[in-house]
Amino acid sequence: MTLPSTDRYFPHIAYDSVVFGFSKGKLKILLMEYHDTGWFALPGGFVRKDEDLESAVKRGLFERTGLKDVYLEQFHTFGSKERHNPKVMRTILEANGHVVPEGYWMLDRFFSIAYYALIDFEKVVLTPDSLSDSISWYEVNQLPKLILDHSKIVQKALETLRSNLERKLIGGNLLPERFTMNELQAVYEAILGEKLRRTSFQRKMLSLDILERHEKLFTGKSHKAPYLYSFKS
Amino acid sequence: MTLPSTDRYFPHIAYDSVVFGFSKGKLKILLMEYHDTGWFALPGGFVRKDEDLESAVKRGLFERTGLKDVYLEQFHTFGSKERHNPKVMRTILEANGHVVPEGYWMLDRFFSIAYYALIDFEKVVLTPDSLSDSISWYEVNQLPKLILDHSKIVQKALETLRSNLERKLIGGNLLPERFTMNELQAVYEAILGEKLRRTSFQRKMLSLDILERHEKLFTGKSHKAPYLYSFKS
DNA sequence: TTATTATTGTCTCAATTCGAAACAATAGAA
DNA sequence: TTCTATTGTTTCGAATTGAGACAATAATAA
Repeated sequence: MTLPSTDRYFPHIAYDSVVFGFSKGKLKILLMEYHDTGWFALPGGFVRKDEDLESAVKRGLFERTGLKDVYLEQFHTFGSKERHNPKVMRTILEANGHVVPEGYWMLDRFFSIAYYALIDFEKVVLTPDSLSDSISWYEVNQLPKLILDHSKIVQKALETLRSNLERKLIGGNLLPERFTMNELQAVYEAILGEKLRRTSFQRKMLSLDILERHEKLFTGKSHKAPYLYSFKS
Repeated sequence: MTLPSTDRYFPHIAYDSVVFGFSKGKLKILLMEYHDTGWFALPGGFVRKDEDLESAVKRGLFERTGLKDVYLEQFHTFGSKERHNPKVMRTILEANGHVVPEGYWMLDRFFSIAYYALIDFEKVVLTPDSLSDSISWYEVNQLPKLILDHSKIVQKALETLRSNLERKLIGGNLLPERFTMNELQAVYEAILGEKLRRTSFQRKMLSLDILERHEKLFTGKSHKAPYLYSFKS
């Protein structure tokens, strides 16, 4: 493996993705762990000189998760001086056996355009990139220490997701095609970080006229079976 | 005047500002008209290698308007391939008497980080940059044709401003320190593009407990004088 | 001085929404 | 058949909002 050269990618420009998933009642995001450093980071990458910014982000997302057609939203671009720390990138590259020349472009200061994605947890097939041991899920409120300003990026992603939740009805993107009202409520509660009233939530969702009701789901439990719903298309 | 060299600025990275002002009941933004081209564009600029992104935007805003401490919000980064059109920048530079070498950095593809600003119309002192004949106010719903994707940038700024208006109570930034309830309502109406109910608006604003009531404003008109208000600090 | 006019600030009443709880339905277990 | 746990629906009062009426008042006209 040789280091990528600057001919192919824009210098100073990167993206980071905060990929949200939902499982076992918890909101989670994807983190990568770099080889031999114990360091965690958001999945991200660079933009090729012949592609759109958004295409680059989608390409990276596909490489890590195997998913296309993902709910994706740009939420902020991080461009402060303090986020520049060439030692971090140098250490990561050297831990991978690279010889990093002085002035190598990946050590430069970067402006990172951050996106968040909402995906169906069950559908992903995770693949680490060449610099990482692993990519896996972490609960948003139990994250390990992250490199650079990545914790700040996650924080801002969460804030944006919360404030967009009501306005854009995006909660369903974290669930499979069909789901129960309880599961939908659990998604909302995990994102907002607070319990919601069951009856009010149900009434609200139904009155919005965005759900389609399907057959009941019989779980074998000894109580009334809930309906399955999907979002109207 | 010589062309700026790339040593000082980041290549491929620019910012654009949508500066909103309010006057005579209309919502307006600042546009610059380039020398000898008849072309209009948003005020923008480049980021110096030794400054924060936000500092660069504030510096540019100060140079054009004479204002510091402005309400400023980043809302989107534009990074599609289609926005790259080197002929436009070449023409602008050449119309200013520059000799533009092949491969000059300002002709490259740029990622533009867009901000909107809310300012007190009465406070600005406008100063065009060296490439422009003028910088002046244009009604948002009567804009001339803009270069590149600047119309799209304005559109997105307006959408963001609208959706932030209620959540962040930012309307007051377009008014002087003290204002009447009617003026505040006019700001809201101009931004939202719709008439609001006078009594509901007043009740809502007062119930939010964010306004301080001051002395009355006697305009000489033969009717009850309105109170002046300011935002609580 | 007194009526008039235009606009502002407040109040009223009905419609709607929302929180909180009760009630009814029901799938499986006892 | 009864019981338990959970779901879907309804009810009731509180809070919010839309629409309008009403009262207050600064300057002008009579």
